[in-house]
Amino acid sequence: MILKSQVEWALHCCAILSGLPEGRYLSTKALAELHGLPKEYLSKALQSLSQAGLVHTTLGPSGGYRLAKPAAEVTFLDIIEAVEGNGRTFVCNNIRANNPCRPEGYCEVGSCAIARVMWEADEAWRTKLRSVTLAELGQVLESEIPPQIWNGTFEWVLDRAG
Amino acid sequence: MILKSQVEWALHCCAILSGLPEGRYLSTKALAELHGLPKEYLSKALQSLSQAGLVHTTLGPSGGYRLAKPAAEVTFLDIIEAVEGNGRTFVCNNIRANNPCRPEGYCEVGSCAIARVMWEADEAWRTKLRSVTLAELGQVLESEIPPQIWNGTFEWVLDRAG
DNA sequence: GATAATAAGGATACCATATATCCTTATTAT
DNA sequence: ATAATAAGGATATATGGTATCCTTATTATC
Repeated sequence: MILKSQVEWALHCCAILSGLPEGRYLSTKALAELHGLPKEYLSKALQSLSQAGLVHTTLGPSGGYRLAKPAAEVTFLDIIEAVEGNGRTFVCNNIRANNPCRPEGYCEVGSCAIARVMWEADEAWRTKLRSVTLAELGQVLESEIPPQIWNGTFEWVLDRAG
Repeated sequence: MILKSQVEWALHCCAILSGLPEGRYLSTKALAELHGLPKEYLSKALQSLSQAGLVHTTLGPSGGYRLAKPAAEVTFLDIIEAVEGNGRTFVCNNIRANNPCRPEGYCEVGSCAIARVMWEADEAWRTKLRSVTLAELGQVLESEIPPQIWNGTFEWVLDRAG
Protein backbone atom coordinates (compact mmCIF):
# COMPACT_ATOMS: atom_id res chain seq x y z
CA MET A 1 0.00 0.00 0.00
CA ILE A 2 2.02 2.90 -1.33
CA LEU A 3 0.90 6.40 -2.25
CA LYS A 4 1.33 7.40 -5.89
CA SER A 5 4.57 9.16 -6.64
CA GLN A 6 2.38 12.00 -7.88
CA VAL A 7 1.64 12.74 -4.23
CA GLU A 8 5.32 13.34 -3.61
CA TRP A 9 5.54 15.48 -6.72
CA ALA A 10 2.49 17.55 -5.78
CA LEU A 11 3.84 18.20 -2.28
CA HIS A 12 7.20 19.38 -3.58
CA CYS A 13 5.56 21.55 -6.23
CA CYS A 14 3.27 23.15 -3.67
CA ALA A 15 6.25 23.82 -1.45
CA ILE A 16 7.82 25.77 -4.29
CA LEU A 17 4.60 27.56 -5.19
CA SER A 18 4.18 28.64 -1.57
CA GLY A 19 7.44 30.56 -1.88
CA LEU A 20 6.34 32.34 -5.04
CA PRO A 21 5.68 36.09 -4.73
CA GLU A 22 2.12 37.33 -5.00
CA GLY A 23 0.80 37.36 -8.55
CA ARG A 24 3.54 35.26 -10.13
CA TYR A 25 2.93 31.95 -11.90
CA LEU A 26 5.23 28.98 -12.44
CA SER A 27 4.82 26.63 -15.40
CA THR A 28 4.71 22.85 -15.50
CA LYS A 29 7.89 22.95 -17.51
CA ALA A 30 9.79 24.79 -14.78
CA LEU A 31 8.39 22.60 -12.01
CA ALA A 32 9.29 19.45 -13.94
CA GLU A 33 12.79 20.67 -14.65
CA LEU A 34 13.35 21.73 -11.06
CA HIS A 35 12.44 18.29 -9.73
CA GLY A 36 13.65 16.14 -12.60
CA LEU A 37 10.19 14.84 -13.44
CA PRO A 38 8.40 13.96 -16.70
CA LYS A 39 6.60 17.12 -17.70
CA GLU A 40 3.51 15.55 -19.27
CA TYR A 41 2.84 13.25 -16.39
CA LEU A 42 3.51 15.87 -13.72
CA SER A 43 0.94 17.93 -15.57
CA LYS A 44 -1.72 15.42 -14.55
CA ALA A 45 -0.90 15.92 -10.89
CA LEU A 46 -1.05 19.68 -11.27
CA GLN A 47 -4.40 19.36 -13.01
CA SER A 48 -5.64 17.45 -9.97
CA LEU A 49 -4.51 20.28 -7.72
CA SER A 50 -6.31 22.72 -10.01
CA GLN A 51 -9.52 20.70 -9.99
CA ALA A 52 -9.38 20.59 -6.22
CA GLY A 53 -9.16 24.36 -6.12
CA LEU A 54 -5.76 24.39 -4.44
CA VAL A 55 -3.98 26.21 -7.23
CA HIS A 56 -4.97 28.86 -9.71
CA THR A 57 -3.83 28.73 -13.31
CA THR A 58 -3.32 31.08 -16.24
CA LEU A 59 -2.94 30.16 -19.88
CA GLY A 60 -0.66 31.42 -22.58
CA PRO A 61 3.02 32.26 -22.46
CA SER A 62 4.09 33.18 -18.92
CA GLY A 63 1.17 31.05 -17.74
CA GLY A 64 1.37 28.43 -15.01
CA TYR A 65 0.35 27.86 -11.45
CA ARG A 66 0.16 29.69 -8.15
CA LEU A 67 -1.49 28.77 -4.86
CA ALA A 68 -5.17 29.64 -4.77
CA LYS A 69 -5.06 30.25 -1.01
CA PRO A 70 -2.56 31.48 1.56
CA ALA A 71 0.02 28.81 2.39
CA ALA A 72 -1.22 28.75 5.97
CA GLU A 73 -4.59 27.51 4.74
CA VAL A 74 -3.33 24.61 2.63
CA THR A 75 -2.64 21.38 4.49
CA PHE A 76 -0.76 18.25 3.53
CA LEU A 77 -4.06 16.40 3.56
CA ASP A 78 -5.57 18.83 1.04
CA ILE A 79 -2.78 18.11 -1.41
CA ILE A 80 -2.72 14.37 -0.84
CA GLU A 81 -6.46 14.01 -1.25
CA ALA A 82 -6.43 16.13 -4.39
CA VAL A 83 -4.06 13.67 -6.05
CA GLU A 84 -4.81 10.38 -4.33
CA GLY A 85 -8.51 10.78 -3.60
CA ASN A 86 -10.15 10.78 -0.22
CA GLY A 87 -11.03 7.12 0.05
CA ARG A 88 -10.23 5.03 3.08
CA THR A 89 -7.26 2.68 3.06
CA PHE A 90 -9.47 -0.10 4.40
CA VAL A 91 -12.43 -1.22 2.34
CA CYS A 92 -14.96 -3.29 4.27
CA ASN A 93 -16.51 -5.94 2.05
CA ASN A 94 -18.74 -7.04 4.90
CA ILE A 95 -17.61 -10.63 4.63
CA ARG A 96 -19.30 -11.35 7.97
CA ALA A 97 -22.51 -11.43 5.91
CA ASN A 98 -21.26 -14.63 4.27
CA ASN A 99 -21.44 -16.48 7.58
CA PRO A 100 -23.53 -19.60 6.87
CA CYS A 101 -24.82 -19.54 10.45
CA ARG A 102 -26.79 -16.36 9.94
CA PRO A 103 -30.56 -16.62 9.75
CA GLU A 104 -31.96 -16.27 6.25
CA GLY A 105 -32.57 -12.62 5.40
CA TYR A 106 -30.70 -11.37 8.46
CA CYS A 107 -29.57 -7.80 7.98
CA GLU A 108 -26.53 -6.26 9.68
CA VAL A 109 -27.07 -3.24 11.83
CA GLY A 110 -24.09 -0.99 12.27
CA SER A 111 -20.62 -1.25 10.85
CA CYS A 112 -18.19 -4.09 11.34
CA ALA A 113 -16.06 -3.72 14.49
CA ILE A 114 -12.93 -4.55 12.51
CA ALA A 115 -13.67 -1.85 9.96
CA ARG A 116 -14.25 0.70 12.69
CA VAL A 117 -10.78 0.14 14.14
CA MET A 118 -9.22 0.40 10.71
CA TRP A 119 -11.09 3.60 9.98
CA GLU A 120 -10.02 5.11 13.28
CA ALA A 121 -6.43 4.46 12.26
CA ASP A 122 -7.10 6.11 8.90
CA GLU A 123 -8.52 9.07 10.74
CA ALA A 124 -5.41 9.33 12.94
CA TRP A 125 -3.37 9.46 9.74
CA ARG A 126 -5.60 12.17 8.32
CA THR A 127 -5.57 14.16 11.53
CA LYS A 128 -1.80 14.38 11.46
CA LEU A 129 -1.74 15.40 7.82
CA ARG A 130 -4.47 17.96 8.36
CA SER A 131 -2.38 19.55 11.10
CA VAL A 132 0.57 20.53 8.92
CA THR A 133 0.26 23.46 6.53
CA LEU A 134 2.39 24.59 3.64
CA ALA A 135 3.35 27.63 5.67
CA GLU A 136 4.83 25.43 8.40
CA LEU A 137 6.60 23.31 5.82
CA GLY A 138 8.09 26.44 4.30
CA GLN A 139 9.51 27.50 7.64
CA VAL A 140 11.14 24.12 8.19
CA LEU A 141 12.59 24.05 4.69
CA GLU A 142 13.98 27.54 5.00
CA SER A 143 15.66 26.64 8.27
CA GLU A 144 17.09 23.37 6.99
CA ILE A 145 18.19 24.05 3.45
CA PRO A 146 21.56 25.81 3.11
CA PRO A 147 20.83 29.49 2.33
CA GLN A 148 22.93 29.33 -0.80
CA ILE A 149 20.80 26.60 -2.30
CA TRP A 150 17.53 28.03 -0.99
CA ASN A 151 18.20 31.47 -2.45
CA GLY A 152 19.69 30.09 -5.61
CA THR A 153 16.60 27.99 -6.20
CA PHE A 154 14.27 30.94 -5.86
CA GLU A 155 16.39 33.03 -8.16
CA TRP A 156 16.13 30.20 -10.65
CA VAL A 157 12.37 30.02 -10.09
CA LEU A 158 11.76 33.76 -10.39
CA ASP A 159 13.79 33.74 -13.56
CA ARG A 160 11.15 31.47 -15.05
CA ALA A 161 7.99 32.64 -13.29
CA GLY A 162 5.48 34.60 -15.33
CA MET B 1 -4.05 3.56 -1.84
CA ILE B 2 -6.05 0.59 -0.55
CA LEU B 3 -4.99 -2.28 1.66
CA LYS B 4 -5.17 -5.74 0.10
CA SER B 5 -8.40 -7.56 0.75
CA GLN B 6 -6.21 -10.25 2.30
CA VAL B 7 -5.77 -7.89 5.24
CA GLU B 8 -9.51 -7.91 5.85
CA TRP B 9 -9.56 -11.68 5.51
CA ALA B 10 -6.67 -12.16 7.92
CA LEU B 11 -8.28 -9.93 10.54
CA HIS B 12 -11.57 -11.80 10.39
CA CYS B 13 -9.81 -15.16 10.49
CA CYS B 14 -7.75 -14.13 13.51
CA ALA B 15 -10.92 -12.94 15.23
CA ILE B 16 -12.33 -16.44 14.82
CA LEU B 17 -9.11 -18.15 15.86
CA SER B 18 -8.98 -16.03 19.01
CA GLY B 19 -12.27 -17.62 20.07
CA LEU B 20 -11.01 -21.14 19.52
CA PRO B 21 -10.49 -23.24 22.66
CA GLU B 22 -6.95 -24.12 23.67
CA GLY B 23 -5.40 -26.84 21.55
CA ARG B 24 -7.94 -26.81 18.75
CA TYR B 25 -7.09 -26.05 15.12
CA LEU B 26 -9.25 -24.66 12.32
CA SER B 27 -8.56 -25.44 8.65
CA THR B 28 -8.31 -23.10 5.68
CA LYS B 29 -11.37 -24.84 4.26
CA ALA B 30 -13.51 -23.98 7.28
CA LEU B 31 -12.25 -20.39 7.44
CA ALA B 32 -12.91 -19.91 3.73
CA GLU B 33 -16.39 -21.36 3.98
CA LEU B 34 -17.23 -19.28 7.03
CA HIS B 35 -16.31 -16.04 5.28
CA GLY B 36 -17.25 -16.92 1.72
CA LEU B 37 -13.69 -16.62 0.42
CA PRO B 38 -11.64 -18.50 -2.21
CA LYS B 39 -9.85 -21.23 -0.28
CA GLU B 40 -6.62 -21.32 -2.26
CA TYR B 41 -6.09 -17.60 -2.15
CA LEU B 42 -7.04 -17.26 1.49
CA SER B 43 -4.40 -19.89 2.10
CA LYS B 44 -1.75 -17.40 1.02
CA ALA B 45 -2.86 -14.94 3.66
CA LEU B 46 -2.79 -17.63 6.33
CA GLN B 47 0.68 -18.64 5.22
CA SER B 48 1.75 -15.04 5.76
CA LEU B 49 0.38 -15.15 9.28
CA SER B 50 2.26 -18.38 9.84
CA GLN B 51 5.53 -17.00 8.53
CA ALA B 52 5.11 -14.01 10.82
CA GLY B 53 4.76 -16.34 13.78
CA LEU B 54 1.25 -15.19 14.62
CA VAL B 55 -0.38 -18.57 14.13
CA HIS B 56 0.71 -22.13 14.68
CA THR B 57 -0.15 -24.85 12.21
CA THR B 58 -0.53 -28.63 12.13
CA LEU B 59 -0.61 -30.87 9.07
CA GLY B 60 -2.72 -33.85 8.18
CA PRO B 61 -6.43 -34.39 8.63
CA SER B 62 -7.76 -32.29 11.51
CA GLY B 63 -4.89 -29.94 10.82
CA GLY B 64 -5.20 -26.18 10.53
CA TYR B 65 -4.42 -23.02 12.43
CA ARG B 66 -4.53 -21.64 15.94
CA LEU B 67 -3.10 -18.45 17.42
CA ALA B 68 0.53 -18.81 18.41
CA LYS B 69 0.12 -16.30 21.26
CA PRO B 70 -2.60 -15.19 23.67
CA ALA B 71 -5.14 -12.95 21.95
CA ALA B 72 -4.17 -10.10 24.25
CA GLU B 73 -0.68 -10.15 22.75
CA VAL B 74 -1.69 -9.98 19.09
CA THR B 75 -2.40 -6.51 17.73
CA PHE B 76 -4.11 -5.31 14.56
CA LEU B 77 -0.75 -4.01 13.39
CA ASP B 78 0.84 -7.44 13.79
CA ILE B 79 -1.74 -8.97 11.48
CA ILE B 80 -1.72 -6.15 8.95
CA GLU B 81 2.05 -6.11 8.69
CA ALA B 82 2.16 -9.88 8.32
CA VAL B 83 0.00 -9.67 5.21
CA GLU B 84 0.74 -6.24 3.82
CA GLY B 85 4.34 -5.82 4.83
CA ASN B 86 5.76 -3.15 7.08
CA GLY B 87 6.74 -0.61 4.48
CA ARG B 88 5.78 3.02 4.70
CA THR B 89 2.90 4.41 2.66
CA PHE B 90 5.11 7.27 1.50
CA VAL B 91 8.24 6.48 -0.44
CA CYS B 92 10.69 9.37 -0.65
CA ASN B 93 12.50 9.39 -3.98
CA ASN B 94 14.57 12.35 -2.87
CA ILE B 95 13.58 14.40 -5.89
CA ARG B 96 15.05 17.48 -4.20
CA ALA B 97 18.39 16.05 -5.32
CA ASN B 98 17.39 16.77 -8.93
CA ASN B 99 17.39 20.50 -8.25
CA PRO B 100 19.64 21.99 -10.94
CA CYS B 101 20.68 24.76 -8.54
CA ARG B 102 22.57 22.41 -6.27
CA PRO B 103 26.34 22.56 -6.32
CA GLU B 104 27.97 19.68 -8.16
CA GLY B 105 28.50 16.72 -5.82
CA TYR B 106 26.40 18.23 -3.05
CA CYS B 107 25.16 15.53 -0.69
CA GLU B 108 21.95 15.77 1.34
CA VAL B 109 22.24 15.54 5.07
CA GLY B 110 19.15 14.34 6.87
CA SER B 111 15.81 13.31 5.50
CA CYS B 112 13.46 15.43 3.45
CA ALA B 113 11.11 17.55 5.57
CA ILE B 114 8.15 16.44 3.46
CA ALA B 115 8.96 12.78 3.98
CA ARG B 116 9.26 13.30 7.71
CA VAL B 117 5.73 14.66 7.95
CA MET B 118 4.39 11.79 5.87
CA TRP B 119 6.21 9.26 8.01
CA GLU B 120 4.85 10.82 11.19
CA ALA B 121 1.37 10.34 9.79
CA ASP B 122 2.20 6.73 9.02
CA GLU B 123 3.41 6.32 12.56
CA ALA B 124 0.15 7.76 13.92
CA TRP B 125 -1.67 5.14 11.87
CA ARG B 126 0.56 2.39 13.22
CA THR B 127 0.25 3.61 16.78
CA LYS B 128 -3.51 3.31 16.65
CA LEU B 129 -3.36 -0.17 15.14
CA ARG B 130 -0.75 -1.28 17.64
CA SER B 131 -3.07 -0.26 20.46
CA VAL B 132 -5.89 -2.66 19.64
CA THR B 133 -5.50 -6.35 20.42
CA LEU B 134 -7.46 -9.38 19.30
CA ALA B 135 -8.66 -9.78 22.87
CA GLU B 136 -10.25 -6.34 22.80
CA LEU B 137 -11.77 -7.03 19.40
CA GLY B 138 -13.25 -10.25 20.75
CA GLN B 139 -14.94 -8.38 23.59
CA VAL B 140 -16.49 -5.87 21.20
CA LEU B 141 -17.68 -8.56 18.83
CA GLU B 142 -19.21 -10.61 21.63
CA SER B 143 -21.09 -7.57 22.89
CA GLU B 144 -22.32 -6.54 19.44
CA ILE B 145 -23.19 -9.74 17.65
CA PRO B 146 -26.56 -11.24 18.57
CA PRO B 147 -25.91 -14.15 20.96
CA GLN B 148 -27.78 -16.54 18.71
CA ILE B 149 -25.45 -15.90 15.81
CA TRP B 150 -22.33 -15.67 17.97
CA ASN B 151 -22.99 -19.00 19.65
CA GLY B 152 -24.20 -20.63 16.48
CA THR B 153 -21.04 -19.64 14.71
CA PHE B 154 -18.80 -21.15 17.35
CA GLU B 155 -20.84 -24.34 17.38
CA TRP B 156 -20.30 -24.45 13.64
CA VAL B 157 -16.59 -23.78 14.12
CA LEU B 158 -16.07 -26.35 16.86
CA ASP B 159 -17.86 -28.87 14.70
CA ARG B 160 -15.05 -28.47 12.18
CA ALA B 161 -12.06 -27.75 14.43
CA GLY B 162 -9.47 -30.49 14.81
C1' DG C 1 0.44 -50.11 5.94
C1' DA C 2 -2.99 -47.62 2.97
C1' DT C 3 -5.84 -43.74 2.51
C1' DA C 4 -7.34 -39.22 2.74
C1' DA C 5 -7.06 -34.55 4.38
C1' DT C 6 -4.22 -31.01 5.36
C1' DA C 7 -0.39 -26.88 5.02
C1' DA C 8 3.20 -25.09 2.09
C1' DG C 9 4.46 -23.23 -1.81
C1' DG C 10 5.65 -22.91 -6.94
C1' DA C 11 3.72 -21.67 -11.60
C1' DT C 12 0.67 -19.35 -14.22
C1' DA C 13 -3.11 -16.36 -15.85
C1' DC C 14 -6.03 -12.33 -15.45
C1' DC C 15 -7.15 -7.76 -14.39
C1' DA C 16 -6.96 -3.14 -12.30
C1' DT C 17 -4.13 0.61 -11.65
C1' DA C 18 0.01 3.45 -11.68
C1' DT C 19 3.19 5.25 -14.80
C1' DA C 20 4.35 7.43 -19.04
C1' DT C 21 3.93 9.41 -23.67
C1' DC C 22 1.68 11.55 -27.52
C1' DC C 23 -1.61 14.42 -29.55
C1' DT C 24 -5.32 18.00 -30.06
C1' DT C 25 -7.71 22.17 -28.48
C1' DA C 26 -8.48 26.60 -26.36
C1' DT C 27 -6.29 30.48 -24.39
C1' DT C 28 -3.23 34.39 -24.15
C1' DA C 29 1.24 37.14 -23.84
C1' DT C 30 4.33 39.02 -27.06
C1' DA D 1 0.41 36.22 -36.42
C1' DT D 2 3.24 33.52 -33.51
C1' DA D 3 4.54 30.85 -29.80
C1' DA D 4 3.95 29.12 -25.21
C1' DT D 5 0.91 27.53 -22.07
C1' DA D 6 -3.03 24.52 -19.40
C1' DA D 7 -6.46 21.02 -20.16
C1' DG D 8 -7.50 16.76 -21.32
C1' DG D 9 -8.33 12.59 -24.40
C1' DA D 10 -6.14 8.32 -26.25
C1' DT D 11 -2.97 4.93 -25.88
C1' DA D 12 0.91 2.02 -24.33
C1' DT D 13 3.66 -0.22 -20.68
C1' DA D 14 4.85 -1.97 -16.06
C1' DT D 15 3.58 -3.40 -11.68
C1' DG D 16 1.08 -5.56 -8.32
C1' DG D 17 -3.24 -7.60 -6.52
C1' DT D 18 -6.34 -11.33 -7.37
C1' DA D 19 -7.26 -16.01 -8.43
C1' DT D 20 -6.57 -20.82 -9.85
C1' DC D 21 -4.07 -25.04 -10.49
C1' DC D 22 -0.73 -28.31 -9.29
C1' DT D 23 2.92 -30.83 -6.58
C1' DT D 24 5.06 -32.16 -2.20
C1' DA D 25 5.50 -33.34 2.62
C1' DT D 26 3.08 -34.39 6.71
C1' DT D 27 -0.13 -36.83 9.66
C1' DA D 28 -4.66 -38.52 11.61
C1' DT D 29 -7.58 -42.23 10.75
C1' DC D 30 -9.05 -46.68 9.10
